[in-house]
Amino acid sequence: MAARKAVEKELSREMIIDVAHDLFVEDGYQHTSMRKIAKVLGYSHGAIYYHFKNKAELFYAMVEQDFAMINAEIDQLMKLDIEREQKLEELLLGFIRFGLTYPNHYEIMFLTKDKDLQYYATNAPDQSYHNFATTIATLTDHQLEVKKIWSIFLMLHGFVAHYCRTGYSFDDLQSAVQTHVQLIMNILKD
Amino acid sequence: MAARKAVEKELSREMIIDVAHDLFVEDGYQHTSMRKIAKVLGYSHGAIYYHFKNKAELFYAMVEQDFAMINAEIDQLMKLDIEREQKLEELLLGFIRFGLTYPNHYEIMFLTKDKDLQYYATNAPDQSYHNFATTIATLTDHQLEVKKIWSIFLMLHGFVAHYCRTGYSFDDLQSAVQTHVQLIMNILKD
DNA sequence: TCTAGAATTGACCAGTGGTAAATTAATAAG
DNA sequence: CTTATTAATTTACCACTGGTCAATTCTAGA
Repeated sequence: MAARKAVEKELSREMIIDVAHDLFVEDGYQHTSMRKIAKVLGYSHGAIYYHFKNKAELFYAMVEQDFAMINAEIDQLMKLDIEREQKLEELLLGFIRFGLTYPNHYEIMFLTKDKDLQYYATNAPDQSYHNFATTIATLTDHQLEVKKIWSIFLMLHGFVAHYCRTGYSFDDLQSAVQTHVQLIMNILKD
Repeated sequence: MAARKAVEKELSREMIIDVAHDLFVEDGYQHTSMRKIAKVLGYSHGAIYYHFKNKAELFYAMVEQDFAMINAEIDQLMKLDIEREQKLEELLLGFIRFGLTYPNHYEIMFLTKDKDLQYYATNAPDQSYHNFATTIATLTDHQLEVKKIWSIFLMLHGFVAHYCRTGYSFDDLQSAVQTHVQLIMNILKD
C-alpha cells in the first residue's frame, strides 16, 4: 500500500523546521497546516508526526532557535564599548526590533492563549525575559526595583504586541519607536 | 427530511449572541465552534448562518456591545467631582480593569492577527482608543503630544495583553497594577 | 384555504490535527 | 547472499471544523 521515498535524503527535524519556518512566518500558526508543510517537503503528513509529537512541538522547536538569537544579541551588546545609557537604549531598541522582525514568533511566544501551545511555549520567553531583566538591573547598578523592571518590559511588550499585527517593519516605525523608547528612558533616569 | 423547530420562540440574533458570549468567554474564539453554539441553543448550525454571515461576524456583533461599556465607563468617570490627577489615574486603572475583566474580548479586539476577524474587528477598538486619547488630552490640558498619548496607551496595552492570558483578576494583580500605573503617572506629570 | 416567503434542517464539501496498521527500505547477523 | 530486525514512510481513518445549499417546514397575509 505504501510507497516509501527513494532514499536520497531522509527526512530530518532540521529539514522540517526549515520549511515550517517559512510557512509559519508567512501565514502564522493557525493557517499553517501539517499537511501543507509535508506537501512542500514532498512527504506525507504522517512522516512529520514521526519526527514531532504534534504541531505545537514542531513550532516550539523552531521558535526556540530564533529566541536564542535575541539572547545572543543582548550578550553581544553588553560587550560593546559604549556608555551605559546608550547600552540601555540599545537594549530597548533591540527588543522592539526583534519583535517586529519575527512578529509571528513573538505572537506565539508572548501572546498566544492556545493551551496546547502554551504547554510547550513557556521556557523560551521566560529565559529571554530573565536575560533582559538581569541586563537592565546590571546597567542600572541594581538601583531599579524588580517590579519596575517588569513594568518596563510590559511597556515594550505593548508596543511590539500592537505592531506585530500590522505588518509594519522596524524602520517604518522609527518615529513611534523613538517616542516610546525615550519615555521609557526617562523612567530609567529617575 | 427536515424537522423544523416547533416555533414557541424563533431564533434571534440576541439569543445567539447570548449563548455565544458565554462560550467565547469561556473557551476563546478558536475553541468555540458554531456547531457547539447551535447545540446549546437546540438548533442546527445552519440556522446560525441564517442570522450571521459567519463566525467572525457573530463574534464581532457580540463584542461590540461590551466595548460600548468601556466608553460608557469613561464618560461616567469624567463626570465625577474629583481632582484631575485622580481622574487620570482612574482612567488608567479603568482601562486595565476592563481588559482583565473581559480578557477574551480584549484579546480578539486588540491583539488577534486572524485575517477574517480583523476585517470585522477594527471599528470598536479604534473608537475606544479615540475616546481614551481625547480624554487624556483633555485631562492634561492638551499639553501632551499625541505621540506620547499613543505610547502611554501602548504601555497599558502591554500590561493587559500579558495578563490577559494568565487568568489573574484585577484584584490579584493589585501590586503590579499600582507600579505600572504609577510609572505612567510620572510620565504624565512632566 | 391557498400561497409566498421566512426560517430551519441536514447532507455535503474541503479542510484540519492526530493515530495506527501496513508497508517499504536500510541495516545487521548469520 | 539470505534473513530477520528495525527505522522510516505511507495511507486509510477518526472526529472535528467553517461554510454552502437544496429541500423542507412553518408562519403570515390575501
